[in-house]
Amino acid sequence: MSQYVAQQSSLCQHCAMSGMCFDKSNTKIVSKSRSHKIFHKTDALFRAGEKFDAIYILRSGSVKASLVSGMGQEQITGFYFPGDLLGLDGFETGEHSQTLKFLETSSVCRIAYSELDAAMANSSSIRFKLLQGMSEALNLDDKFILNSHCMNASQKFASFLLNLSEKFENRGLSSHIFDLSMSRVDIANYLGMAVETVSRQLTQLQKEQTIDVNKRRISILDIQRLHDCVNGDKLLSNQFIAMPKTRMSHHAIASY
Amino acid sequence: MSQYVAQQSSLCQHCAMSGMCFDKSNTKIVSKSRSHKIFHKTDALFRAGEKFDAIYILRSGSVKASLVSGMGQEQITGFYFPGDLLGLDGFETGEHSQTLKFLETSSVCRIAYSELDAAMANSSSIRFKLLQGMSEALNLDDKFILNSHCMNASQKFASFLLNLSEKFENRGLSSHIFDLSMSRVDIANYLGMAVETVSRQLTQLQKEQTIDVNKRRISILDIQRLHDCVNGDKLLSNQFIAMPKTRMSHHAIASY
DNA sequence: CGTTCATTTGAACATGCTCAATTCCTGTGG
DNA sequence: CCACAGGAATTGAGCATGTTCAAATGAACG
Repeated sequence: MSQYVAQQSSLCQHCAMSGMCFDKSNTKIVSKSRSHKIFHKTDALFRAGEKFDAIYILRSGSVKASLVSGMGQEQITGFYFPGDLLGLDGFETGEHSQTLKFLETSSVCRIAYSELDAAMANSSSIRFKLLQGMSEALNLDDKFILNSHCMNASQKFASFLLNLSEKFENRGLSSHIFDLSMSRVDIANYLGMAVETVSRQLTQLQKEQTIDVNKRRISILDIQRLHDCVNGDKLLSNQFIAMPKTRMSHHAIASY
Repeated sequence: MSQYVAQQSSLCQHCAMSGMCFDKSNTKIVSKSRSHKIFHKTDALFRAGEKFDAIYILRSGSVKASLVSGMGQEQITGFYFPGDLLGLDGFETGEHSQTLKFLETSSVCRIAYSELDAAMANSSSIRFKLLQGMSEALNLDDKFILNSHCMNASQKFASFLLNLSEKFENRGLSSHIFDLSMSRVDIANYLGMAVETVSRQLTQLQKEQTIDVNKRRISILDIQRLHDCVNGDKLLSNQFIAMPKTRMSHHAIASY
């Protein structure tokens, strides 16, 4: 029996849907083999408008999800990492509304909708896991909207780095040294700012010795400083200072 | 039997989960009675941090959903209208992450999670409807992020009005005359701009005879004009004019 | 009525965008 | 291996949008 355990690849350890592949005791593979597939940088898992018939779990690598506006503007709505669920946008209309492009060589695990539906019929925990995954995606989006509206450029950028750091840590990777799989343009697009602004944030943080930047490799030197940035303490001591009447604006805090 | 049909209140006609209350033929109530409840303006359906044990369907009235940032900033993430699913944020952690406040006297239909789970176990169509509802919420958020990042103030505001108009139309109400149940401050917060900017957008559109504003009552006089605004044609004729190299920015178009 | 809150309006200023030019990589082919 | 081309990233300077601040007006409610 132990050889079956071995088949629970390390790639599966953070999978949201591991319950579909392993029984509760996690000692045995219970269901059909999943269909795994490798993709390369710039490949698309699917594009907006394509038929939806499966969800996917990212096993390795990274992906960006994007939308195009009526005017042809692309907007990146998220970056995804191993263990994340992909394709949840497709349930609404039966067509995907997003386009998912790989940022590096990656592998995904495909779960056909028919298979998913059958699993949901049988297992309350599978039902819950999927709802949980979708709820998480929803809450992430909402937090992102909050940040988009309440933060200025440096706050948003610091928040972005900390989010990445946390994601890597949760996946057992280094939280303070990591490579960005996305370009500066992608980051700018995602955060809703100009590329030039992203670049300036990087150089600024490097000058301050908060991070070290080498090409796409980021080393976080002072994580507390990043947290302070998020809170808007660009130049303040760590002492509490009475805030001005807090309006909704991005600039309320930055004006110090 | 016809008296049972009568119990399918007109409030239920747009309900996303109507499948839980009526069988396929829609001629007979099949399940336990739902628990309906009336709320008043400023009441909260639930607050961030409260235990999640049910989802809700708005039967009448309107609600705003909001999040609070670490710094106490409130961010409205959405407005909801009859037929909309509420409480989907709670699956992630078992606690609500949002706060839902009523904007006017409203009624909701409560579906306990246990009941929902049982219904999902039995019915593929219920499973699908719920996933569809969550997927729709997700896509809405993503489109909103796109708009937030790609549009300037007047585009965002015109888009907001058109979205409302469409929502009212889908619910059988007038698409060109309606009352805003939310304050200017709420609108500003939602759209990520200052109240003053919202006010200026309103007066601007009124001056142009695009809409008529009377307190919270909006009359859309020229809906095509609003669509044009969304597309950034603030001052242009309807002829196509070569756009400048389209960068991501809000101001790319507005600079005409 | 008078207090309070919501909304509007005006004027100045700041953040972050646009534009333009340069530097730095990467990969490709001679 | 080096030169070159094309893309990615950086840097500087001016400017526009939309915010901030201040004040006035209007509506609502006791």
